[in-house]
Amino acid sequence: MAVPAVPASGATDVEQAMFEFVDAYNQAWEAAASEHGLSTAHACVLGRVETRRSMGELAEELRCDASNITQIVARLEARELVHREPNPEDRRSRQIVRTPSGDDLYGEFEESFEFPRAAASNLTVAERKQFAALLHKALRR
Amino acid sequence: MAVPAVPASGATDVEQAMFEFVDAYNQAWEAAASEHGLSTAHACVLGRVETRRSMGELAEELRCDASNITQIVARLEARELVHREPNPEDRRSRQIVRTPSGDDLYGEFEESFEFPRAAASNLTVAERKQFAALLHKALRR
DNA sequence: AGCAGGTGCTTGATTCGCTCAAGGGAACAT
DNA sequence: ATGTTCCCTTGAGCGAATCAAGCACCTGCT
Repeated sequence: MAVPAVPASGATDVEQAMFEFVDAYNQAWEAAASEHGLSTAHACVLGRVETRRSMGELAEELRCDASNITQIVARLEARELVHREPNPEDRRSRQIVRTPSGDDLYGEFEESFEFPRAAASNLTVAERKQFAALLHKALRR
Repeated sequence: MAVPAVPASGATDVEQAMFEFVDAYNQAWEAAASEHGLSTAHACVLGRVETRRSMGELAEELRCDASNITQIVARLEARELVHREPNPEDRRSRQIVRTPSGDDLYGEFEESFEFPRAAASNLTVAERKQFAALLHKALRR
């Protein structure tokens, strides 16, 4: 159910454009993940463990329950994409790292997720700068 | 697991900015839905049935299996947010419509989904026009 | 040292979202 | 009317998510 929200009846042009852009981004991201046999959850986790991370850190960054991470990491580990190491400083904690084959798979995934590169390449250098500035400014609260 | 992709190591500024914007949009959308007791799937469907739609149309628009829609509509119907009517022109088909209380709930949801309005209001009128144009241009393929 | 309480993770139960396979009933084409 | 196609539903099964409970370990206090 990739489609977030149909734009409100009274939506302005910009709002409509934001929606379309976000939807396209989401769709492209999901498609790239599934092309590599990754669920969105797996791709999220795999992306974060490029540098060593604990379960708790993952749970916090991905805004979900720790037990959810346990489950996902277990599946990634079963596929040998990820490795769970003891933390010598705190024996309750586990450090998650990508295995070489996890690195490879994630690399391929990133490469096939062309959307951001393609979007940027549709713009001139000056426009890219502008676009980045506007994206940031729109976020400011 | 709202967080789509951590930006690639070699990501440029624009790409990073796109990611942040999309992430914020997604997060805001999910939060607004959950504030109103809606899952993302329910919010998607509820949003589309402002105008009468068949199950098949919903499945196509939301890019998922028809049986998934059956299930979701059943839950929405149990909450009386939606109503399933026979289609006089084709008795195999069902027409889905929001009930008045479905209209109310969706209205409140849309109101609480401030993100696009807030984003627009961070920009001047000229910037909004520019932003919309860039969003579109970035999507062109 | 010893205990109380907090932390980090796992397990189990449960729900929802999603897909696939199978099937029923209705439309349609010949 | 008969066979095919179409729309939807049902059932089975898995992944994702949450919550409640529990275990192992750390920390702070006395």
